[in-house]
Amino acid sequence: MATPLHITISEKLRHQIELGQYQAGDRLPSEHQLMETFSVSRITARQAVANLVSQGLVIAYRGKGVFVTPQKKVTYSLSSPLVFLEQDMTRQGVAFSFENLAFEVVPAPAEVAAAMQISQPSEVYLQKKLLRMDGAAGAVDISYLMADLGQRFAPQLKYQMTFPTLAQNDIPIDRLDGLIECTHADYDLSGYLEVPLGHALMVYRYTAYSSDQQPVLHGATISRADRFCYSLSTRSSGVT
Amino acid sequence: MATPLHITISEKLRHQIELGQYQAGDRLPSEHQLMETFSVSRITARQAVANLVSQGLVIAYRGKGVFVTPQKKVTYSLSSPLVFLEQDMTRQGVAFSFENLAFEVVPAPAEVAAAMQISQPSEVYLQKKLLRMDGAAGAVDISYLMADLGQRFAPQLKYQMTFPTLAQNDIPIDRLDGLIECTHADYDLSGYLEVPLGHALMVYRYTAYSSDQQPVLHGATISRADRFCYSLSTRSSGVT
DNA sequence: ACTCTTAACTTGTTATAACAAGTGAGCTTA
DNA sequence: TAAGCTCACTTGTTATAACAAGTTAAGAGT
Repeated sequence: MATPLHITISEKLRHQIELGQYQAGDRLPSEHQLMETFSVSRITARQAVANLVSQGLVIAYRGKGVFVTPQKKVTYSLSSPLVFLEQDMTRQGVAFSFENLAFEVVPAPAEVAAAMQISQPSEVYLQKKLLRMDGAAGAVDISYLMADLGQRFAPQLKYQMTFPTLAQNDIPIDRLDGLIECTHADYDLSGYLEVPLGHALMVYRYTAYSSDQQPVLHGATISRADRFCYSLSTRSSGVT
Repeated sequence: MATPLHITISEKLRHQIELGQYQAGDRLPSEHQLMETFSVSRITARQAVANLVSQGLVIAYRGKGVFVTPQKKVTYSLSSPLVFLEQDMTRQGVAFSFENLAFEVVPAPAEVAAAMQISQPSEVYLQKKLLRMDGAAGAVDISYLMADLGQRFAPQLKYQMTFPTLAQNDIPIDRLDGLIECTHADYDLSGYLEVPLGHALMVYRYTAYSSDQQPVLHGATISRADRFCYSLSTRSSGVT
């Protein structure tokens, strides 16, 4: 099995929580019970629970157990085919924020490489974010980011994008806070894909320039939301 | 020892990083080296590194090692004795965001209980946040929050506070996104303390009311920033 | 009835051990 | 010289074990 056991277990638990099998305030099975249920060691069971804790789905109390945190459903309508999730939600009175769950370098999955039109095998950044709406864990966003991997470290910076295809006036916005820094980036919505289970997949390519007009990034980003707790409008929609 | 070993080790490493002993891009000692240096098992060494990873200070690459992420110094001036950090920074063109690192229930430390004027022993919420400025990990904020602990679970919501002591017009702002929900909260700056090493400690008390005018929280919050990467102005200053 | 103690159960910490998987330097081989 | 392989080193995963520390309920004692 390529995927670690603790991932498999935490995903099963996460699924059960989403199905309502465990509701807010309910106690999850104890580590000992998980050990027997999945026939794993306590370390693996602990790691599975830790995954859920880091995602804000549960809180662990020593001596008592692990309990499901309250989730919140947010109804939200999109203002444009492009998803300015944070701006739109804020404008509609929903407090939007996100937390970085993981940022790593991984080999590009086939579908990602195809969407990005890059040669396989190649490496991409993988960023997982926990989206919060009104403070409640709303969705886990998974973004693949193609970038120059010559420099080894994640540039924890910012960038501004403009959207020439959208309007007569380019719309500069701050996006993907904490990922890439540059003063300008050409934006091109190269594709939009639907994936199973109502998940949305958005692809866009861009070129980013540094402050001295040097192109520093020829890249593409593909985003997909895993756990939708907000409803999408009738127009075309992506995420993040 | 009350504090776990892995905390002690990760704090030492964090200190060394802040001193510049390990700079951006540098490789941290390997797990094996940490084992020998601190005479601990690999689990403890791993846990110490994991703490730093979750704080965004380092990134681990399998087969290569653990590397320090680039940090960013931000110069920032406060607009008022109260610290509307997010608003002020945003206004000055600094992208401000934070990530929740931990949210737990702990017994109130003596200084916290004293500042909050609550009877000891008592429990308080402890929230640790990673503050990001322009996406770079800027500071770790530690907040103690006194609240009604009858309900066991962290209410991951939002609230609005007004500041009657500040101006003729109450200033409603969204603060502590993701912590408490209510429509109104009386605010009272009950004290301001300086702590060693240039760290700021701010205490305030408030009463929060739910939408049906029921008081749901009689509490106090004490905040302290651990890692200052931004400079404070000459006026009195707190954080978060 | 009430208080205290105990026992069972929970998560947190730590140790030892082994294997898997990815990286990179150095050596071997063609 | 250049390609390929091997080996040492790295982090990731998993198992077994033990103790610490906090919670809760049952039971003993007053």
